[in-house]
Amino acid sequence: MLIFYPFDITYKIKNDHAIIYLYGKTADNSRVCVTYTKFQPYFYAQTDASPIDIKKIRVPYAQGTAEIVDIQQVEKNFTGKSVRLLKIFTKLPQHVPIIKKELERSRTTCYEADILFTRRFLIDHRLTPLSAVQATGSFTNERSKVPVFEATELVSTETQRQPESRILAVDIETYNPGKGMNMEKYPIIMIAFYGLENSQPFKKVLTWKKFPVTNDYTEFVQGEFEMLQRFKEIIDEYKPDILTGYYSDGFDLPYIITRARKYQLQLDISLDYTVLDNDKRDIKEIKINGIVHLDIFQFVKHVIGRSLKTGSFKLDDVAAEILGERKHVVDMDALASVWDSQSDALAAYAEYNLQDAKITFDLCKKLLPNIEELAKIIGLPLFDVSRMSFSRLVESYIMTQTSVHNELIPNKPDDSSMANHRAKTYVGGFVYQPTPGLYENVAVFDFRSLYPTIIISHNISPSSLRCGCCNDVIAETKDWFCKKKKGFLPLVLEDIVTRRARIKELMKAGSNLMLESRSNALKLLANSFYGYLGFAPARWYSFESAENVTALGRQYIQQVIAAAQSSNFSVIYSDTDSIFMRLGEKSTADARSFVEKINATLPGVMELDYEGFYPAALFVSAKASSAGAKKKYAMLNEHGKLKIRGFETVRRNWSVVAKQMQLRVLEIILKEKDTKKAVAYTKELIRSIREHKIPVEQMLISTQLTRPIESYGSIGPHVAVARRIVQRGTPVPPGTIIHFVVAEGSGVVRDRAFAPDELGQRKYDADYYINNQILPSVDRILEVFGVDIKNESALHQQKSLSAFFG
DNA sequence: TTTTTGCGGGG
DNA sequence: GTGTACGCAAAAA
Repeated sequence: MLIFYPFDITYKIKNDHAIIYLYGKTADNSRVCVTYTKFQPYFYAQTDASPIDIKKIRVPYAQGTAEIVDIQQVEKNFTGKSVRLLKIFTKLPQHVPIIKKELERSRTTCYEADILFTRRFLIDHRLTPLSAVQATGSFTNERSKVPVFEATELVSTETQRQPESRILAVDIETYNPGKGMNMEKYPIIMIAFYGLENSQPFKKVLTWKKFPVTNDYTEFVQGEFEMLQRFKEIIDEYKPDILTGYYSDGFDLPYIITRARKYQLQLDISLDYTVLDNDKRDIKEIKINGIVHLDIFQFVKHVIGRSLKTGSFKLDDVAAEILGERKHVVDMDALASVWDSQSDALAAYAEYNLQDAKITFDLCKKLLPNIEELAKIIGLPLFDVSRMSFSRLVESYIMTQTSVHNELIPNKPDDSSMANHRAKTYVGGFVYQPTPGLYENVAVFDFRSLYPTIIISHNISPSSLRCGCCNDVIAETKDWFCKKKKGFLPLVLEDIVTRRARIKELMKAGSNLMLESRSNALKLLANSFYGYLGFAPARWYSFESAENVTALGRQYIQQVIAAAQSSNFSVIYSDTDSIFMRLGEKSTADARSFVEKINATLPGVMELDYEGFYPAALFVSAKASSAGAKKKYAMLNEHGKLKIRGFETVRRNWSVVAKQMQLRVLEIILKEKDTKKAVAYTKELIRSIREHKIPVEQMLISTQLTRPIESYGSIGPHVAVARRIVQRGTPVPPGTIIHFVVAEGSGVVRDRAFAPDELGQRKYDADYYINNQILPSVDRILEVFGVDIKNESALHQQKSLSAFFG
């Protein structure tokens, strides 16, 4: 008997039979491989044909003949109804699509024929990666880098202490003269590793030219071939559970594989000696049997990217935000020539290489708890969850729950259904447009998890839609959902919410990283549910469900608005799930009791939260309209902090002086409620700019080049500056941020834009900055108070601020 | 204007 | 591996 924690799974065909291979660790931290031979591939068919006739089907194909080994009759739930199906077992996994295609030639619909064999195994045996599994059986002498245990029985068991994973990060530097990459032509010149060995950092940089170093981690080898051999050895010796890289699916590992093939070097780092091979598809995923290859870039892009402030997923930007640590700065364009001249400067590149491996390691370590908890909840290996988008994570979770509820998994929509799904649109959240103005004593309410709670409380799902037993019609859509029998999807979502509530309770008693990560993973799944229903390629796509979720959302928010108004609160603004209202004569206690009153009327788990009280709030008008702008406001909370949404204060392509000024004007208005002071401040700043008293650093405007410099048709100021930088011999690749100042003179702006070091004795163009940076950043704010800052003569006509408080 | 292509990440 | 991203911006039609 053996208890182990699986983290990787694959299967192999031996003697015309599929064998499952589970790789994992035992509680005492040793690596093990557990095999299982008794799992048979299958799918479902809905057909009038007799099982006896079907069982005779034989389909020859390139590698043999596809055969059916057994057929069972089963019943499953499908969109609220019970359906009779044949469960068809085939000899090998690859026979499933072949037999399925044959059956579909004769009025037969097949289901679950595209569920991968290893996933099917995990779902059916209720085995969860990283959770303890008890195996009965014995060790064999199969050739492998870790002991192989052949199991006759596998049962998931009470989780003990999950062993910690050994992580090794890898990063390569390549010889790359000119532009573009060429893996076939140019060699790898350095490979860096970063790990942890007995709580000490494990550092190593391999390279094949000698240069003086002051560190002990650089190892010099004969040439690229020897370096690749050492790469293999180091991985075999370090014995990582997780091999991590940044874009290693698309760059580092394909590069290493391509170079190894050139030397006919067998890259057999897999625990079963399988030689690594390039993925030939568009979507590269490099799998190493027995070692989890985690490409951190994939997880960042698919899962946490949306919650990051940085729009760029470059290693430098992501590490800066998540770790507060950056890449080293070296001139990458010069690497090839430095390498050719064997310069001492190569030492700096070795340090750069190691730093990349280090921050990749740190990112992996930091994000691993989140990936592990997702893997445990969804029941898929780390390799898979780390590469999945939100919708696929939700879908995989729902798929694991089908076996609990005896539900049949719907097929993926075909191309034409998907096109139909995409073509249909429905109305989104309700927005109550604000009237521009400064408001005092504002209370903000919001619905806690509005869409998930609507789905649960109203039983929104395809199987409960327009049932035969109920008739509680949703006013706007004339649809209804069953009140008696809970649908499969709302049950699954309710379970997620309940599990998260339990974890929140545990966290009150004592929080830890695992509970936090688990709570985050469940929150992510719950919040993705509504989006999944309206996602065109979703198996459980349901236009009516998605449409009715937003319809009910609008209905509830409008009910709250109406109730607030009849209780003499005046509503200022509302967007989808939040309501902003002026207290007027009422107190915050009145606001809280209003929330209680509303909650007494809400069904199921729906709940309105009292989000907070704000002594002052400013709403400005939208461009070219007197109506208030959506999602653009500034508020002052009770602790004197500003909450700013939608203003330009954070945008890069505004000068520091304009951003600071906008922030200061908002502060004066919200904290001191003194429009005259704000106007005076603005005029004073304009005067300082006119007199060139503001340092030029504050005048820098930063714009990112999004394309190669040659490809720009219209030459903006940043392009003009970039062109001159190129002329001086420094390449300016796409993504470079160009800083420039607009100087005095005649002609178009682009002829007067200069990089800071080109500026010399030139002065910045005060009028340009006043008209294009200062005034646009404050005129919409001051306009609220009747101040036309663009027309100075109008400054005398300003109303007193008190006129704006009711 | 609509449709098609190509990029991101990596050196 | 019982499979074939995705969402957007720029270029082309």
